[in-house]
Amino acid sequence: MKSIPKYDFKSIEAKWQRYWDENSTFHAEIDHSKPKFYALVEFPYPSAAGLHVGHPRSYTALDVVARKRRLCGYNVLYPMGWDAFGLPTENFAMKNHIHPEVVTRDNVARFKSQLKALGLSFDWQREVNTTDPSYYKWTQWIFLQLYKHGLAYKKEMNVNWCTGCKVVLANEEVVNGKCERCGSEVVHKDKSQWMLKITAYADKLIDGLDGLDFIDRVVAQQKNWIGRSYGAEVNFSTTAGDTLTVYTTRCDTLFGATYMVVSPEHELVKKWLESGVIQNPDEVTAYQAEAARKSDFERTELNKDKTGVCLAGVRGINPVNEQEIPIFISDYVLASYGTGAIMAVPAHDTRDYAFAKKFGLPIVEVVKGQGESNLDKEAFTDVATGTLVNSGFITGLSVEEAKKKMVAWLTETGKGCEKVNYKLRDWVFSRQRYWGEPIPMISCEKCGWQPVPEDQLPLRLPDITDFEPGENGESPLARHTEWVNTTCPRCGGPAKRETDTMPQWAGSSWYFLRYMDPHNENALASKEAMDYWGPVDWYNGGMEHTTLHLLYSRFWHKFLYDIGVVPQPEPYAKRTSHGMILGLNPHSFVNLPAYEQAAMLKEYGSEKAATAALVEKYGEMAEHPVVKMSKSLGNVVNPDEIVAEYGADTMRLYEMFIGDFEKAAPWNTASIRGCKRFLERIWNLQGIVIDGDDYRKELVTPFHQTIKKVTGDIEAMKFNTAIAAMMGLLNQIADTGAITRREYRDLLIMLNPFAPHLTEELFELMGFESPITSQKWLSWDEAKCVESTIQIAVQVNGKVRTRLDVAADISAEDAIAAAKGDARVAAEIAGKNLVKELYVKGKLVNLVVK
RNA sequence: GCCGGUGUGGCGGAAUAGGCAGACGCACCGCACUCAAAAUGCGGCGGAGCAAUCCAUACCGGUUCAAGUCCGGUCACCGGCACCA
Repeated sequence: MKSIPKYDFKSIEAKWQRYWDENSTFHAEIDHSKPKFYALVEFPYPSAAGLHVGHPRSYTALDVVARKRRLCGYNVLYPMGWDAFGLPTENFAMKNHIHPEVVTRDNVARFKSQLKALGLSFDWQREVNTTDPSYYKWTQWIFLQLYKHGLAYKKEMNVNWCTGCKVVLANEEVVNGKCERCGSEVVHKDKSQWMLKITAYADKLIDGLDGLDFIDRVVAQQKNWIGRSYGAEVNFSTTAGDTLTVYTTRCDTLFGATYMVVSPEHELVKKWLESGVIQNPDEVTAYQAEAARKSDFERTELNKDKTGVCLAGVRGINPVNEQEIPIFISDYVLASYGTGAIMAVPAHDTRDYAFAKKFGLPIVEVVKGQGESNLDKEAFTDVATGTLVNSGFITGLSVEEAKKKMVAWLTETGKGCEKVNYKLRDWVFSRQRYWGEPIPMISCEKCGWQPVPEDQLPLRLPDITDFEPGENGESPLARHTEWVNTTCPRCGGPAKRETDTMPQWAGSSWYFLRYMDPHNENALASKEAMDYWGPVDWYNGGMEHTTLHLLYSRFWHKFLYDIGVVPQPEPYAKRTSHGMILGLNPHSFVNLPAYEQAAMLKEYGSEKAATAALVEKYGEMAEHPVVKMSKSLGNVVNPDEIVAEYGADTMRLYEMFIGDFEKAAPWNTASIRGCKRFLERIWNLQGIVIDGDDYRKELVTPFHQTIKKVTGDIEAMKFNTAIAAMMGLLNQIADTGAITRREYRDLLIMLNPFAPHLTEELFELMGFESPITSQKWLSWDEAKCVESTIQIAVQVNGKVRTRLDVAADISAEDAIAAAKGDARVAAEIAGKNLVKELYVKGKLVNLVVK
């Protein structure tokens, strides 16, 4: 055995990273001679905290796929960039008096060097940054197209208002009714906001999912979020003369409607208050005021206890039986869904039931189930088994039939129609913040809102130094009158710029298009580039982006498709998702040092009591041994330290080996050592290399099997088992005490996507055709994946009694005969009645006796 | 409440399509090497039993020659939505 130098990952990794940079190894250009493969991972928000060990899980996974696909002959585009606008940067800038642009530049530099240290095969020549004016020029351009097509509009909106920061918050910035940042109460306030009409695309966004290769949970969550429901609108006339239209999915229960409810904000209520038909206006306006003051949290948290006020002096008239029924206002009916008004059927809706019980309203049964139901206790809501009763012309029908007949009747009589509704709301697109794309609109007193002419884009952020939000929740830009005051593009008169900026979701809604042609000054990307590279073949990202980023970007892309800007209707052909990397909770009992555990057991008697004490001290979190990493728990793992101590290849391998890729997994620094050992053993194989252009006889099957396994597992994202298979192969090779050059070469190619630096170095050291990046991926021969002799199990009544070595192609008869010939088996079945004998090819023989 | 998912050794996790449960790794134990330790190599490692063998994939039941896997029910945990009519 030759003596070989130590595995010096530091110099090896630096060397190859430099080589890839200098040779632009991963730069992709349009090449029609090869099939293209566009792999995409979510670009990070470059925070001040730097890279988290969670980031590389997704990046390494698609890096493995990208590297393998390149060896398979694909022209691979694997880009990276920065989603750099956003509140944290602005807050950091305010606190430390550094311009957000500078903060962003520093953070990007740090992230970039951290990513480069991991040897990810990104095409850095296509790097994009959402805060770059040459990038946000096109974000603004897309906004203008949306505006010109009637999909962007300004509207007085009920928004979240933080009473502490005195600023408007996005829904995602409100956590349990409190401001995410300062913890103050969040209330509702009317404010004029730019909106994007994503609801116009609700159907397209649902229906478009059908042809896509998205994992099921993403599809389910998107559909759920859009929340399409099929029902009917029913027009109730009122004693005040107006028509009150309601939306219902249960028009079959119309005969059971015993009252109506409208939201406190409903415009008919305003009208009736003004005209004086309401006889208890004080009570009604008091309720309205209280509802407006309530936060979302209060509204939903108290949902068990229904409140409301009956409108005295006005009654609704049920169109099927001309019965007069009372009308209430209550905040359990939302202004923003359906028509903001409902017909209440307490017998068959749990919320209506609760309300009716509280206000002593009649409960009329119109659907009867087959089993027992008790309307004294609860509403009967089962649509599958119900039959209509007490319901005039639909009595006796099933719920489904009754719905159909009722819709027909409503349509015929003009008293209603079929109607589809969505939970999805239009997208509030304004932020009263500095660090975002300025919304390119100008307000003229004479001409109204006018778009900034496209040739004036990008509309740059003015260079200011004070980023505090204004008194009235206005953007900091509003104070900069020299920027705000401008001229109307239409009449040339004095006008003012919009001072709100776009939300962070804007820049990330189209970045994958920019990667295709990142330096284009005349279009967001050239037609040629989009024709060739689009759509993204494989997009991996976190589940937390399913309903916002993923939906928003599909919306923009579908819009761009409809106006002929992009050539494909969907942006992403395939979407997968990785599980989060978690940390150990230092406050959980099982993670305490042994001596502390012992002390606690002594003090509290049992683990359960000890945990209860820990919960008392640290909060509910103490019950969970594995939690999200957080600064406050001190369990954040810094990737830089891991790379410094173990090397990038080990880090990559561990990230892929840690567990099922789609599931969350706890980081365990101790386990990394196994991956390091594996790479060191690969390195040390140098000492036992022998000549040979083939696999040795006993390794033919293991090699073919492993190549097949690794190839399939990479595509199926089963990285952990791909690595396990290679570890198993290495164990088999090591058992022989030698490795042929051919075996070594192929082992390195297989391992290259996971450990690119080490394998490149060894390829060069061994004098193979370096670099690996110019080699071909391995193929396997199905016939050689099976050994000529195999071991089968022999069962008697399903229990294994012995194992036999037989020829792989043994016939069923011969296998069974061999099994019976075995002395132990023969003894077991002697004197018994043989009922059945089975041979499962390559697996086992089962003899059933009685 | 609704939708989706998960439950397998001390731990992370394997187990095409119903066919030998626990691959691969961590931790741990023993041995070798060493003055010693680390590193490395070899062996062991679900539970009970001297053993043959029996028990074991959250729990209860079913289908089957055969169930971690399929069916019915229960429990627990995770993620999303949540007064959406």
